[in-house]
Amino acid sequence: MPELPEVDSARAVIERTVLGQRIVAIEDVDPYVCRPHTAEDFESGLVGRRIVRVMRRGKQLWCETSPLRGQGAPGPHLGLHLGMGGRIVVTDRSGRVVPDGDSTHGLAGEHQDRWDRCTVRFANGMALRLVDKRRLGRVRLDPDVAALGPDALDVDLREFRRLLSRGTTSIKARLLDQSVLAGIGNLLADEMLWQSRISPAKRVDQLQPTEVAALHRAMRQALRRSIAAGGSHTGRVIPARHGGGTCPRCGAPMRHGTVGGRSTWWCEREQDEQHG
DNA sequence: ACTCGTGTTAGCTG
DNA sequence: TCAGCTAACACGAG
Repeated sequence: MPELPEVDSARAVIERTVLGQRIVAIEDVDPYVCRPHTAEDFESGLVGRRIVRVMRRGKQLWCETSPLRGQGAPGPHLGLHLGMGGRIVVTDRSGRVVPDGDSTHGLAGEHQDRWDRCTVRFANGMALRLVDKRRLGRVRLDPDVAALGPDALDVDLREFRRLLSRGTTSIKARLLDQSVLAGIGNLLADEMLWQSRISPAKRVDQLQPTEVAALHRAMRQALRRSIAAGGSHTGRVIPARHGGGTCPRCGAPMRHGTVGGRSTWWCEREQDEQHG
Protein backbone atom coordinates (compact mmCIF):
# COMPACT_ATOMS: atom_id res chain seq x y z
CA MET A 1 0.00 0.00 0.00
CA PRO A 2 2.60 2.55 0.84
CA GLU A 3 3.42 5.41 -1.48
CA LEU A 4 3.61 9.07 -0.52
CA PRO A 5 -0.09 9.40 0.41
CA GLU A 6 -0.08 6.39 2.75
CA VAL A 7 3.15 7.51 4.38
CA ASP A 8 1.76 11.00 4.82
CA SER A 9 -1.27 9.63 6.59
CA ALA A 10 0.97 7.51 8.82
CA ARG A 11 2.93 10.64 9.67
CA ALA A 12 -0.26 12.44 10.65
CA VAL A 13 -1.37 9.59 12.91
CA ILE A 14 1.95 9.53 14.76
CA GLU A 15 1.87 13.29 15.16
CA ARG A 16 -1.67 13.23 16.50
CA THR A 17 -1.13 10.41 18.98
CA VAL A 18 2.40 10.26 20.42
CA LEU A 19 4.00 13.64 19.73
CA GLY A 20 5.53 14.84 23.01
CA GLN A 21 5.26 11.43 24.67
CA ARG A 22 8.20 9.85 26.49
CA ILE A 23 9.52 6.56 25.14
CA VAL A 24 9.62 3.88 27.86
CA ALA A 25 10.48 0.70 25.92
CA ILE A 26 11.16 -0.82 22.52
CA GLU A 27 9.76 -4.28 21.87
CA ASP A 28 9.22 -6.86 19.13
CA VAL A 29 12.50 -5.94 17.45
CA ASP A 30 12.61 -8.06 14.27
CA PRO A 31 16.30 -8.45 13.45
CA TYR A 32 15.71 -8.52 9.70
CA VAL A 33 13.51 -5.42 9.58
CA CYS A 34 15.62 -3.52 12.12
CA ARG A 35 19.09 -4.47 10.90
CA PRO A 36 21.80 -3.44 11.47
CA HIS A 37 20.41 -2.33 14.84
CA THR A 38 19.73 -4.51 17.85
CA ALA A 39 17.11 -4.14 20.56
CA GLU A 40 19.90 -2.78 22.77
CA ASP A 41 20.73 -0.08 20.21
CA PHE A 42 17.14 1.14 20.28
CA GLU A 43 16.96 0.82 24.05
CA SER A 44 20.06 2.86 24.77
CA GLY A 45 19.39 5.35 21.97
CA LEU A 46 15.72 6.11 22.54
CA VAL A 47 14.37 5.19 25.95
CA GLY A 48 13.77 8.27 28.11
CA ARG A 49 13.44 10.64 25.15
CA ARG A 50 10.34 12.24 23.70
CA ILE A 51 9.12 12.42 20.12
CA VAL A 52 9.46 16.09 19.26
CA ARG A 53 8.82 16.11 15.52
CA VAL A 54 7.49 13.68 12.89
CA MET A 55 8.91 14.18 9.41
CA ARG A 56 8.42 12.70 5.95
CA ARG A 57 10.37 12.89 2.72
CA GLY A 58 8.96 10.78 -0.07
CA LYS A 59 8.19 7.41 1.46
CA GLN A 60 10.69 7.82 4.29
CA LEU A 61 9.27 8.69 7.68
CA TRP A 62 11.21 9.61 10.80
CA CYS A 63 10.64 10.77 14.36
CA GLU A 64 13.01 13.30 15.90
CA THR A 65 13.69 12.80 19.59
CA SER A 66 14.46 15.11 22.50
CA PRO A 67 17.53 15.32 24.73
CA LEU A 68 17.36 13.18 27.87
CA ARG A 69 15.45 14.96 30.65
CA GLY A 70 15.61 18.10 28.55
CA GLN A 71 19.40 18.27 28.85
CA GLY A 72 22.23 17.63 26.42
CA ALA A 73 22.11 16.69 22.76
CA PRO A 74 18.97 15.63 20.90
CA GLY A 75 18.52 11.90 20.43
CA PRO A 76 18.75 9.88 17.22
CA HIS A 77 16.08 10.00 14.55
CA LEU A 78 13.86 6.95 14.51
CA GLY A 79 13.47 6.11 10.82
CA LEU A 80 10.40 4.17 9.66
CA HIS A 81 9.93 2.79 6.16
CA LEU A 82 6.84 0.82 5.21
CA GLY A 83 8.34 -1.18 2.34
CA MET A 84 5.82 -2.95 0.09
CA GLY A 85 3.09 -3.71 2.59
CA GLY A 86 3.92 -2.24 5.97
CA ARG A 87 1.71 0.09 7.98
CA ILE A 88 1.86 2.11 11.14
CA VAL A 89 -0.57 1.15 13.88
CA VAL A 90 -0.95 3.10 17.11
CA THR A 91 -2.71 1.39 19.99
CA ASP A 92 -4.02 2.98 23.20
CA ARG A 93 -3.35 1.82 26.77
CA SER A 94 -6.02 -0.86 26.50
CA GLY A 95 -4.48 -2.26 23.31
CA ARG A 96 -7.13 -0.92 20.98
CA VAL A 97 -6.22 0.47 17.59
CA VAL A 98 -6.42 4.25 17.35
CA PRO A 99 -8.34 4.95 14.11
CA ASP A 100 -6.29 6.81 11.52
CA GLY A 101 -9.16 8.59 9.85
CA ASP A 102 -9.47 7.02 6.43
CA SER A 103 -8.10 3.52 6.56
CA THR A 104 -10.37 0.58 5.89
CA HIS A 105 -7.92 -2.01 7.18
CA GLY A 106 -7.41 -0.40 10.58
CA LEU A 107 -10.01 -2.56 12.27
CA ALA A 108 -10.90 -0.45 15.29
CA GLY A 109 -10.66 -3.19 17.88
CA GLU A 110 -8.16 -5.64 19.28
CA HIS A 111 -4.74 -5.41 17.73
CA GLN A 112 -3.35 -8.62 16.25
CA ASP A 113 0.36 -8.40 17.11
CA ARG A 114 1.51 -11.36 15.04
CA TRP A 115 3.07 -9.13 12.38
CA ASP A 116 4.60 -6.46 14.63
CA ARG A 117 8.20 -5.87 13.53
CA CYS A 118 9.00 -3.09 16.01
CA THR A 119 6.96 -1.60 18.85
CA VAL A 120 7.70 1.67 20.65
CA ARG A 121 5.96 2.06 24.01
CA PHE A 122 5.21 5.44 25.53
CA ALA A 123 4.65 6.71 29.07
CA ASN A 124 0.96 7.32 28.45
CA GLY A 125 0.40 3.66 27.58
CA MET A 126 0.22 4.11 23.83
CA ALA A 127 2.31 2.00 21.48
CA LEU A 128 3.58 2.80 17.99
CA ARG A 129 3.96 -0.32 15.85
CA LEU A 130 5.38 -1.09 12.44
CA VAL A 131 3.16 -3.92 11.22
CA ASP A 132 4.52 -5.72 8.17
CA LYS A 133 3.81 -9.28 7.07
CA ARG A 134 6.36 -9.22 4.30
CA ARG A 135 9.21 -7.81 6.35
CA LEU A 136 10.33 -5.49 3.55
CA GLY A 137 9.77 -2.49 5.79
CA ARG A 138 12.68 -0.97 7.70
CA VAL A 139 13.26 0.59 11.10
CA ARG A 140 16.58 2.31 11.54
CA LEU A 141 18.29 5.01 13.53
CA ASP A 142 19.29 8.18 11.67
CA PRO A 143 18.15 7.15 8.17
CA ASP A 144 20.09 8.71 5.28
CA VAL A 145 17.43 11.14 4.08
CA ALA A 146 19.95 13.09 2.02
CA ALA A 147 20.15 10.21 -0.46
CA LEU A 148 16.58 10.95 -1.51
CA GLY A 149 15.52 13.45 -4.14
CA PRO A 150 13.13 16.27 -3.24
CA ASP A 151 9.68 15.34 -1.96
CA ALA A 152 7.29 15.06 -4.89
CA LEU A 153 4.87 17.53 -3.26
CA ASP A 154 7.58 20.20 -3.14
CA VAL A 155 8.67 20.01 -6.77
CA ASP A 156 7.57 22.88 -9.00
CA LEU A 157 7.49 22.71 -12.81
CA ARG A 158 10.90 24.28 -13.21
CA GLU A 159 12.55 21.69 -10.95
CA PHE A 160 10.48 18.87 -12.45
CA ARG A 161 11.87 19.73 -15.90
CA ARG A 162 15.37 19.63 -14.51
CA LEU A 163 14.81 16.24 -12.87
CA LEU A 164 13.71 14.79 -16.21
CA SER A 165 16.38 16.48 -18.29
CA ARG A 166 19.26 14.04 -17.92
CA GLY A 167 19.75 10.58 -19.37
CA THR A 168 17.74 8.34 -21.68
CA THR A 169 15.78 6.03 -19.39
CA SER A 170 12.00 5.57 -19.64
CA ILE A 171 9.80 8.18 -18.00
CA LYS A 172 8.31 5.55 -15.72
CA ALA A 173 11.71 4.39 -14.47
CA ARG A 174 12.67 8.01 -13.81
CA LEU A 175 9.48 8.73 -11.86
CA LEU A 176 10.19 5.71 -9.66
CA ASP A 177 13.80 6.71 -8.97
CA GLN A 178 13.66 7.87 -5.35
CA SER A 179 17.08 9.49 -5.54
CA VAL A 180 15.68 11.85 -8.18
CA LEU A 181 12.12 12.39 -6.98
CA ALA A 182 10.89 11.01 -3.65
CA GLY A 183 7.43 9.61 -3.07
CA ILE A 184 6.11 8.31 -6.40
CA GLY A 185 5.44 4.56 -6.41
CA ASN A 186 4.17 2.10 -8.98
CA LEU A 187 0.48 2.98 -8.78
CA LEU A 188 0.96 6.75 -8.72
CA ALA A 189 3.32 6.51 -11.68
CA ASP A 190 0.76 4.58 -13.75
CA GLU A 191 -1.97 7.00 -12.67
CA MET A 192 -0.14 10.19 -13.60
CA LEU A 193 1.09 8.78 -16.92
CA TRP A 194 -2.45 7.72 -17.77
CA GLN A 195 -3.89 11.09 -16.73
CA SER A 196 -1.43 12.87 -19.02
CA ARG A 197 -1.74 10.29 -21.84
CA ILE A 198 1.98 9.53 -21.99
CA SER A 199 3.47 6.12 -22.71
CA PRO A 200 5.31 4.77 -19.66
CA ALA A 201 8.09 3.53 -21.96
CA LYS A 202 8.74 6.89 -23.60
CA ARG A 203 12.32 7.97 -23.07
CA VAL A 204 12.81 11.11 -20.96
CA ASP A 205 14.89 12.71 -23.71
CA GLN A 206 11.98 12.37 -26.15
CA LEU A 207 9.37 14.12 -24.01
CA GLN A 208 7.97 17.35 -25.42
CA PRO A 209 7.86 20.42 -23.14
CA THR A 210 4.06 20.31 -23.20
CA GLU A 211 4.15 16.68 -22.08
CA VAL A 212 6.43 17.47 -19.17
CA ALA A 213 4.09 20.26 -18.09
CA ALA A 214 1.06 17.97 -18.34
CA LEU A 215 2.84 15.27 -16.36
CA HIS A 216 3.77 17.71 -13.63
CA ARG A 217 0.17 18.87 -13.39
CA ALA A 218 -0.99 15.23 -13.27
CA MET A 219 1.50 14.46 -10.51
CA ARG A 220 0.28 17.29 -8.28
CA GLN A 221 -3.33 16.39 -8.90
CA ALA A 222 -2.83 12.66 -8.35
CA LEU A 223 -1.00 13.34 -5.08
CA ARG A 224 -3.60 15.77 -3.79
CA ARG A 225 -6.51 13.57 -4.78
CA SER A 226 -5.09 10.37 -3.36
CA ILE A 227 -4.11 12.01 -0.08
CA ALA A 228 -7.64 13.36 0.28
CA ALA A 229 -9.23 10.06 -0.77
CA GLY A 230 -7.06 7.96 1.50
CA GLY A 231 -4.44 6.25 -0.66
CA SER A 232 -2.70 5.58 -3.97
CA HIS A 233 -5.19 2.84 -4.79
CA THR A 234 -7.94 5.47 -5.24
CA GLY A 235 -6.59 6.65 -8.59
CA ARG A 236 -9.01 6.56 -11.53
CA VAL A 237 -7.05 4.06 -13.62
CA ILE A 238 -6.19 1.72 -10.77
CA PRO A 239 -9.36 -0.40 -11.03
CA ALA A 240 -8.47 -1.06 -14.69
CA ARG A 241 -5.09 -2.57 -13.83
CA HIS A 242 -6.02 -6.19 -14.42
CA GLY A 243 -6.46 -8.64 -17.29
CA GLY A 244 -9.42 -7.57 -19.41
CA GLY A 245 -9.41 -4.05 -17.94
CA THR A 246 -10.45 -1.17 -20.17
CA CYS A 247 -9.52 2.50 -20.19
CA PRO A 248 -11.96 4.46 -17.96
CA ARG A 249 -11.86 7.33 -20.50
CA CYS A 250 -12.03 5.76 -23.95
CA GLY A 251 -12.86 2.11 -23.33
CA ALA A 252 -9.86 0.74 -25.22
CA PRO A 253 -8.15 -2.32 -23.73
CA MET A 254 -5.51 -1.70 -21.09
CA ARG A 255 -2.12 -3.16 -21.95
CA HIS A 256 0.26 -4.75 -19.50
CA GLY A 257 4.02 -5.13 -19.42
CA THR A 258 7.17 -4.52 -17.45
CA VAL A 259 8.55 -0.98 -17.56
CA GLY A 260 11.24 0.28 -15.26
CA GLY A 261 11.32 -3.19 -13.75
CA ARG A 262 7.74 -2.91 -12.47
CA SER A 263 4.35 -4.23 -13.52
CA THR A 264 2.85 -1.50 -15.70
CA TRP A 265 -0.62 -0.87 -17.19
CA TRP A 266 -1.48 1.68 -19.85
CA CYS A 267 -4.21 2.51 -22.37
CA GLU A 268 -3.23 1.07 -25.74
CA ARG A 269 -5.04 3.83 -27.62
CA GLU A 270 -4.32 7.00 -25.65
CA GLN A 271 -0.85 6.23 -24.33
CA ASP A 272 0.63 5.47 -27.68
CA GLU A 273 4.17 4.27 -28.04
CA GLN A 274 5.09 5.93 -31.34
CA HIS A 275 8.34 7.26 -29.98
CA GLY A 276 8.95 4.46 -27.48
C1' DA B 1 1.95 -25.83 -7.01
C1' DC B 2 2.92 -21.62 -8.79
C1' DT B 3 2.90 -16.68 -9.89
C1' DC B 4 2.64 -12.03 -8.48
C1' DG B 5 3.55 -7.80 -5.92
C1' DT B 6 1.59 0.05 -3.95
C1' DG B 7 9.76 -0.97 -2.50
C1' DT B 8 14.70 -0.89 -2.08
C1' DT B 9 19.32 -2.10 -3.22
C1' DA B 10 23.56 -4.92 -4.21
C1' DG B 11 25.81 -6.17 -8.15
C1' DC B 12 26.77 -6.27 -13.04
C1' DT B 13 27.56 -4.04 -17.63
C1' DG B 14 28.75 -0.69 -21.03
C1' DT C 1 32.31 7.04 -12.18
C1' DC C 2 27.89 6.94 -13.67
C1' DA C 3 23.51 5.64 -15.83
C1' DG C 4 20.66 1.89 -16.33
C1' DC C 5 19.02 -2.83 -15.77
C1' DT C 6 18.25 -7.31 -13.11
C1' DA C 7 17.94 -10.28 -9.39
C1' DA C 8 17.14 -10.86 -4.78
C1' DC C 9 14.95 -9.92 -0.62
C1' DA C 10 10.20 -12.26 2.49
C1' DC C 11 6.04 -14.16 2.48
C1' DG C 12 1.04 -13.86 2.04
C1' DA C 13 -2.72 -13.70 -1.45
C1' DG C 14 -4.98 -15.42 -5.42
